Amino acid sequence: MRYPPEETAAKHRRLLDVASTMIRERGIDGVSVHEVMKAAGMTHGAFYAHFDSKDDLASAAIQEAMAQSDAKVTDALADSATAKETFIATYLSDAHRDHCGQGCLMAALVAEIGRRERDKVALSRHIRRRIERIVAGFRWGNRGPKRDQAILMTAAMVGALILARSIDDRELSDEILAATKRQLLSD
Amino acid sequence: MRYPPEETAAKHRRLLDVASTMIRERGIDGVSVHEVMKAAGMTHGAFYAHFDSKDDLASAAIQEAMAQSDAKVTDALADSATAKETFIATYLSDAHRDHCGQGCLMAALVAEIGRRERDKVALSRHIRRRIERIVAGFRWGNRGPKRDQAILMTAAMVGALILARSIDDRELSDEILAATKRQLLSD
DNA sequence: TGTACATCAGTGAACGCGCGTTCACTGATGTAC
DNA sequence: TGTACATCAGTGAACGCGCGTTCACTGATGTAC
Repeated sequence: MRYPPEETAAKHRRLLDVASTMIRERGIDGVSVHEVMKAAGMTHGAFYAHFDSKDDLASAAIQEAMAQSDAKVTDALADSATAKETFIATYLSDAHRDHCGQGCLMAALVAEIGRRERDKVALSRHIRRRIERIVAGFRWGNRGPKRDQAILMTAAMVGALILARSIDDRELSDEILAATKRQLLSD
Repeated sequence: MRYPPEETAAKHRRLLDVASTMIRERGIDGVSVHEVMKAAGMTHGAFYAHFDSKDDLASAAIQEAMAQSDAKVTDALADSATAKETFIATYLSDAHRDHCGQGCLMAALVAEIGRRERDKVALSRHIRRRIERIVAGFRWGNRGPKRDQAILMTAAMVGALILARSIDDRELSDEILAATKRQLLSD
């Protein structure tokens, strides 16, 4: 059956959105085409009217998640006075730990993307750009080069979030987030 | 055909060793039973004489990798004078980035283990123990509580290594390792 | 404006492949007597 | 010490399931005249 173009476009966007969430939650291999279509309220056969392959969907969903992350950085940089504090606190919040489907792409999928030749380049660009924007947009102390500080901050945030997420011990998980926050903000 | 017990035990150890390497390199889902057996020089049918299931092998291989990591921490703590410096430099070295099959379990598999109910508890214990040993074994500056410093250091090391590994840009990858090293050592 | 036809997103059955797992079989090792 | 039998790691064919993908079909929308 044929559908109005807006409806088709809306379904396409919905698929991307659902996929980028599910993939961040369970990994690319952990999500089947069937599940994505079901979550979007369609049957699996229609999938190939929207994407060439599952691999295609994965790449598109990754792009989507990168764009979301970029937008969050833009928001954070807008209010330059409290920018860094808010950015760090939001990133290392309980909410971000507990809802990785909506969260940072790097924290959710670095390892898996690192094994995908197809998306490695885009990920590198994403990370480089993110570091550059953070260096330029935040205020830094005098503990070494700004860029070094920005890299440490990024590495620590990603590492702390990943560790906090994979731990089955609420207390330690909370402590990792809190301690990293305290250290990164103590300049 | 029946084999001498030592031979069987040696093959079992070899399977564990091969699996723990391959799994760290490609993820649990990224390695098939057939591939593990082939890499160990056997055919896939013999697998079930050694392990109950692929899941069992994965858990055993994870335990194995944790034991290796623990041993490395023990080595690092032995020479208390230069302990922290050497530990950080080794962890954030080119060699560790380029050979994740022999390297840190957390950096290679946190995300995937975090989704395995079966191994989450062991991973939590591993991380807690690691932090405690680092707090007690290394010298710390006066930038906040020792434990906070140890957690930041762990998060930054894991995060930096994971980022450096998944980046398709040697220069940026090197810089992430180097900058994190500089920052962690500048007390 | 009305009619005839092409288009194409969506459905659900079906296909093929890879993977985890099972199984009948082999034959050297270990054990019972 | 020698013989007969049980054991069990290993082989490779086979099974079953899930997954990515294809396909014949549907029917409302868009287009040509």
